[in-house]
Amino acid sequence: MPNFDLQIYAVLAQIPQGKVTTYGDVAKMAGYPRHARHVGKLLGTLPKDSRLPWFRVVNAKGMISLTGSRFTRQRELLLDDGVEVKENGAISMRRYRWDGEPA
DNA sequence: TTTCTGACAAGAG
DNA sequence: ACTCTTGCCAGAA
Repeated sequence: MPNFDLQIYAVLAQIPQGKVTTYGDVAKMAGYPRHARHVGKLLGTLPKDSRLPWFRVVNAKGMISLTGSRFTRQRELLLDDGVEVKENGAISMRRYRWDGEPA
């Protein structure tokens, strides 16, 4: 298991409930800037029953990057999390962006 | 080894 | 605000 994978998981686990962050930021906070795409690929491999808050990660535009049923799932989870998500998957980063501070 | 592919991002029109 | 292009980098083919 590559070290950066573990770092990414570590960062992921710290995202507070009700907040979101971006692929790029997760990569940066994990100590591997410019690896945003890898973060997404890694999240895609997470087991369905994973306890990690993968759904709190969206793209730099503040949009859910998934499609179809996956999109719906992430949106539901975020709504349950207390995050306002428009029908098109848009989120107000100004309000929900995680600054990196622990919960 | 070269090429292609992403749950991406930043910059230029 | 929006579309397009270029840069990115680890895996898979």
